Amino acid sequence: METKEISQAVIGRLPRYLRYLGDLKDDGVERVSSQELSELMNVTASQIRQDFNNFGGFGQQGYGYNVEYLYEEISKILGLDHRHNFIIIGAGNLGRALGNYLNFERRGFIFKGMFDKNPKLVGDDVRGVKVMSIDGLEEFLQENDIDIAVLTIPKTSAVDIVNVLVDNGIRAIWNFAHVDLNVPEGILVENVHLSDSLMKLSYNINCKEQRSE
Amino acid sequence: METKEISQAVIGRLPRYLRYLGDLKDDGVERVSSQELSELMNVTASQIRQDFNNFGGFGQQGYGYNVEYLYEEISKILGLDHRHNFIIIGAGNLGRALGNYLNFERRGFIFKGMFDKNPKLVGDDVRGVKVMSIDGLEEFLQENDIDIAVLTIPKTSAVDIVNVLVDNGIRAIWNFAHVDLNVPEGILVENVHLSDSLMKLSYNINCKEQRSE
DNA sequence: TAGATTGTTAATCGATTAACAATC
DNA sequence: TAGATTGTTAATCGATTAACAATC
Repeated sequence: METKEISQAVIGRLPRYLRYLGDLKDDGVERVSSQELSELMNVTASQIRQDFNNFGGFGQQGYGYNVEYLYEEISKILGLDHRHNFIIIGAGNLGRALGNYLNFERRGFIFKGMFDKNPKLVGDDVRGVKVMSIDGLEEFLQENDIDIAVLTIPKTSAVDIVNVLVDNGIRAIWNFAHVDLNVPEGILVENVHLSDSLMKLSYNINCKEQRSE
Repeated sequence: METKEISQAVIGRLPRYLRYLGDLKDDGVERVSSQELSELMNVTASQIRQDFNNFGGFGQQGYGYNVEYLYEEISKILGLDHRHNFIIIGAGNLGRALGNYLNFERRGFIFKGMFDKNPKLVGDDVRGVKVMSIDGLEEFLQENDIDIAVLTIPKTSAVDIVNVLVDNGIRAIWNFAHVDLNVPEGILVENVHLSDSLMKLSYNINCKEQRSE
């Protein structure tokens, strides 16, 4: 792709564009202008054009954007044309929810393994994947080509597991543990801190209540 | 609180401050300077001071910030000193994961009910809460004081349920459905789009691979 | 008092929006 | 060709960082 760095603000908006474009595609819409899309998505047309132009421009003057083509291009930018093997560490409800989420498979994210330290859970079946003991993690990583580790374990365990992951060549971690992971340069971490999100909601509830008092 | 609007960028950082302050508190640390905190958290000391000063200044020149006091103040700002009753719509793995998450309770978020349209799940027990039929949602909302509805259902159902919620006075929605909800002015929505987050990770994986090729 | 560190103003940086020439 | 709409530059806005005077 390009040499210049693209801001995470832009990247963060791409999945949403993709979602709307997918809907348009399903509705049989062939082309869309930045103006139309902006009304649909409640953002400025200017922002849409700027965002797309980070990647070299997908439109045509006087015509707009071809929905199908734009959808494919954004998919490629997001790496959804590649396969990414992932494992889930932590076979609790959250881990199971993610393992069962079929849409990930559609996007090229392949569920390859699940681990837990609780022996009672070992052997359980989650969408065709057997839960393995955490003791086998190291060996599994060495024998399989895993891109992403999903952490759905408590924060104390997370800190230890990260070392095992990093030592065995994991390059990306999708982290649901409520802690900032300490990883070496070059390892990617995407955090999903659910309670942070809930607190933000709580702030806004409170703040609205106080305003109306 | 203050009259001037505080930017969501600042609000978004508060839960992380709270987390670090909680850790410091647990470690028995009494005071912290913006400099120390900045090194711990990997942000600038300037940003920390600016952020806190949005709320009027919690520190003391020459001393720094009292950890305990700062922790309490940020808790209050985030509304964590209030109780918030919530219900979960959707008794799948994700809904169960959230229902079982005890930390929410510690923060004042009280799990009051769970609903599903699948009759097979009705009656299931999730941390002392019985799953109810979605048909009873309206009545339940009228008879109980619910602040937050958590949506862990597919996007098609989500769109319908939102109308029921809004008509029965729900003020805030924590939305895990992969769709932008259409709500009237004044209803708060906090989205957690998990696949968006995964796609962001995917982008960064890809982009790193291409750079190293 | 001297030293430390905040609160706050000013400077910088980056992201968003507006405007319009290029061009389909 | 005329109309539409992009690509792109310039202007604006907001957020982050730097600097320093105020003050504990």
